[in-house]
Amino acid sequence: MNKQSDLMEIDENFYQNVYAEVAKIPPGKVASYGKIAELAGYPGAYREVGIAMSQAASKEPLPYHRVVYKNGALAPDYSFGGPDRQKQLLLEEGITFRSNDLINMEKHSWPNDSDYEQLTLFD
DNA sequence: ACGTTGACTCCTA
DNA sequence: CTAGGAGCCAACG
Repeated sequence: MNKQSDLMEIDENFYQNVYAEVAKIPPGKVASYGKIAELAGYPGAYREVGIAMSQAASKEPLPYHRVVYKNGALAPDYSFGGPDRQKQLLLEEGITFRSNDLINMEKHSWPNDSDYEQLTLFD
């Protein structure tokens, strides 16, 4: 089927779903905490996503550096073992930043409208 | 079982 | 555009 298999059996764990969604973020793209929460089936639990990332940092090999604030800001300095570590990783993937260290979200946010393809054929 | 906590987000100044 | 404060929600003690 297509890509709307989210609404079923999300009853695994919140963290598992979050990790699964984070793993889907392609290189050179980023997703916000809120978007991940939404995709994981828990819209509104964006703060938990942040916690899930901090937990994952020490146990799961996920591209959690691709999860950023909705406004394009990066995670706090005390994470990633250094203030510029995350930025460096993203730069190497081709992510472009604006003047104040904010990611150009219009360009790199994921998923994008074209990623979804609409399957709303009510005609 | 209730209160605290936190890699968030939104709204207002 | 930056800064501060309230609101949110699941995990933990």
